[in-house]
Amino acid sequence: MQNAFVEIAGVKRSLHVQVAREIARKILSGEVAQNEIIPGEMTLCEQFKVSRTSLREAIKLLTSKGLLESKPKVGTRVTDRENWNFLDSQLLDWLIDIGDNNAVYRDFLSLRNALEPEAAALAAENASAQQRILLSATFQKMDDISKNFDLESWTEADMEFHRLIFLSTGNSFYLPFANVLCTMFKSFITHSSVRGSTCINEHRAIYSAIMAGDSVKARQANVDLLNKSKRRLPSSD
Amino acid sequence: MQNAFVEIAGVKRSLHVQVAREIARKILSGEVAQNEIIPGEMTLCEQFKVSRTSLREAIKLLTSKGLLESKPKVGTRVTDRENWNFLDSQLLDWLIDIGDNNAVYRDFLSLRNALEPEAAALAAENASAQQRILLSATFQKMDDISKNFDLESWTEADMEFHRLIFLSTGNSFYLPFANVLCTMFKSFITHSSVRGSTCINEHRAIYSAIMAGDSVKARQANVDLLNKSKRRLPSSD
DNA sequence: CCACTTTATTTGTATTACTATTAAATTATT
DNA sequence: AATAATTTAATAGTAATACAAATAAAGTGG
Repeated sequence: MQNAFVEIAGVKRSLHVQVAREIARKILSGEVAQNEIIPGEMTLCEQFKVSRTSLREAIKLLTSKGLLESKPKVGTRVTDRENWNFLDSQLLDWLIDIGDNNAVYRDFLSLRNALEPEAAALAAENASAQQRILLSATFQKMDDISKNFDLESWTEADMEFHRLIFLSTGNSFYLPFANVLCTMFKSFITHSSVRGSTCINEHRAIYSAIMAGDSVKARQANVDLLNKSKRRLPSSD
Repeated sequence: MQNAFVEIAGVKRSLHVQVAREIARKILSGEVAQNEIIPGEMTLCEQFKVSRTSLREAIKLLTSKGLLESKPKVGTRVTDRENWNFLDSQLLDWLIDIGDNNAVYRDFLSLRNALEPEAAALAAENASAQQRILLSATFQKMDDISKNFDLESWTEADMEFHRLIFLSTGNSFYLPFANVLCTMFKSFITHSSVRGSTCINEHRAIYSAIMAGDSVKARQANVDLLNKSKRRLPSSD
């Protein structure tokens, strides 16, 4: 009964996250400009009808993603776009919610082009026994699905496959991409803007090369995959 | 007078950041294991001698970097390493402070190998007029310094050069690397673990190719640079 | 006109109280 | 006795308020 208006304010999820999302949207969409000083804490508290505690937690969240910067007396300012952490999954979620996803997808594909071949090569050299087992299981699943196609389960397995490659590089700096990748793939699913083609043979080539510990071949196989899928995606939306 | 003990507690910078750093150190160093539940808020408040507000802000900060995860009744748990955002500058700072930087530097170089050639190629195609001017000025500075060498100013200019390339890609996902790069370079400076070689000709090749809008040549030039510097770094520390 | 001091504003920290969530223990029911 | 529903207790989440610290801007004195 008493939580009726909570649902009105948005999805019932924790308050400061709701507030953070709302502010993030305005920043990411450009509704509030870079370097602009946003209203003071008290003002925002009234505007969002939340306590200062919650508001501050929201601002702290955005600060840690590089969107805001607070200084006493001067206020809280929107930082330059250069400082925004576009590889943060939550931030990506917010960004995707806004709309102009074509640019996002294109940029992301470009990043995949740079990273995945190298990641595949590293995985071929460094994947642990445990990781090889997981990768095997996942590829097996892909192979099965490709014979009896279903878009959702395919995307799921596809995502897991590439995620595991990033996790198997043995390089900490590649780990964040695993999460970003998941976010993007989930977005692909909900916006269903992918064509239904599996590229199972290209995936098999990557898989085999990694298993064989052949980094050169793994890199090349991943390049081939991306080249093929490049012709598939861009016309989406 | 009254801020005497504040300085004892650490550098005087804001409280919740100090607390966050302390907790982060324990997590990153492995002193507290992954998936382990850290003590409850009240316990930590007493331990760090800070209010619950500050402690919560610290925890929120770490949560947003993927290090922690809180759930009611169960407590706050250290997440799997896969979720740690190694591309966050602050997190990197903490990581570097701990010690085993050889692995960090090696991994970072590997990432540069994957990203920079592609970034240079993109910059050749997409750099704005403004960005080309900045790049020109920076390269000019590098050229000057190379003739009258000084390690610190050269590292500074070198960093700015590569940073500008990332910023000029026109791809949002490359932006975070600009910051990570800065953090790493600053760490190089303070730990002075770089040899004093400028590679000015390799840099000139990159610069010229970008200015000429020749993405293929820019990519190759950056590969050449990395190949050369690869033989320089690894024996550091 | 400059250097210094005061003041006012805004974020930062602290304290306390209450709410919501949920894992686990308890009880009731089949 | 086993299972399902209920209660309980522990923990994070939210709120409200007060005070501290920092600092930009206004004011003051030399």
